[in-house]
Amino acid sequence: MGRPPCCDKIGVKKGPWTPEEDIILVTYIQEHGPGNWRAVPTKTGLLRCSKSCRLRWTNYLKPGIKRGNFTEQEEKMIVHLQALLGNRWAAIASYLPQRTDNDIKNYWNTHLKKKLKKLQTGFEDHTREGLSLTTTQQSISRGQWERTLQTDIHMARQALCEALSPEKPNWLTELKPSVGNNSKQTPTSTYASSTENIAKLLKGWMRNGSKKSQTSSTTTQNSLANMQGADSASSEGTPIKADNSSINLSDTFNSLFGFESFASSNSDLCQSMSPDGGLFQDESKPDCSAQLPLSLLEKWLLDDGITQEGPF
DNA sequence: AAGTGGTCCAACCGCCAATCC
DNA sequence: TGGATTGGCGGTTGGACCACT
Repeated sequence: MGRPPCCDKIGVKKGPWTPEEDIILVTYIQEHGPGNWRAVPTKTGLLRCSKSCRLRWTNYLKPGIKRGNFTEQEEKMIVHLQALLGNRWAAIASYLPQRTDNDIKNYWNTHLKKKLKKLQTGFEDHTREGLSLTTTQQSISRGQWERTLQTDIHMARQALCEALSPEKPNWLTELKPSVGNNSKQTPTSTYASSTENIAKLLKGWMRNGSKKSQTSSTTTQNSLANMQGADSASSEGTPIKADNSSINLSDTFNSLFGFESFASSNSDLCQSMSPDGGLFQDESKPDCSAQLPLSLLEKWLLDDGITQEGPF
């Protein structure tokens, strides 16, 4: 006999969420806070499984989520962290507080894997061409590569030591709050900020209601996708004034989540993070098939060292 | 304009660990 | 203490969208 389903499958709705459902969920969480997901479907009347509710909240409705348009910086951080941590998306996401693990995972699977594969192909071609090199040249470049690798491993270890040390650097304590405790945010920030999300939701919904929504199954995806521009504007520090909400909590939101300041701390983090070392060696199982020769990755990642000097 | 194949992403599934009782 | 329940995570999938023919 198998494990019982997490929720009663009969009468449980599946598939894309409608704006109505989103609003119900956000309203509920606004009042009660995230957590106790089991109770959410019964308390709200949503015909959704508790898991689905939690997922919808954490991946989509939770305040402060930035969607789409990964910056080059974020991209490189993901590659870096993936090399360090493997496919531990939740852990990786904790270093990119505006991104969800699902988002990062998707981005990795759709964009970065391909990108790295491309790079790898390029590398292989390059190596084939390099067959004509003299052995001296080869040994020199390999020596350089090994030195770089050693340095990287050393830096990675150092970063790990710093991270694990009781006197963590500030950026760590600032950036790490979301590891595995998504539901443990301070109630004030979470609930207050979700007002903005629902306001955005409503705004987008109203704006797009006539455009594409024909059936009751119209999803929020459309409206939210349309809000992308506004959303990104918001995350850039230009708060959206909600049409349908008398409460404007954008400022609170920004100050509470400090995304603008994250931008700078993020670059600190990048500098602190060392490249592809053997961090978490004992527990991480990096996707080796997706790994590239370090030198190539390094080139791509560390090229950024030049551009990184500027603002995030 | 219609068909087709590829891409992207939200959501689902199943497993596991933590927590509850 | 141990079984039941819940929450979290990573892998996978389905379908909408887009580009190309």
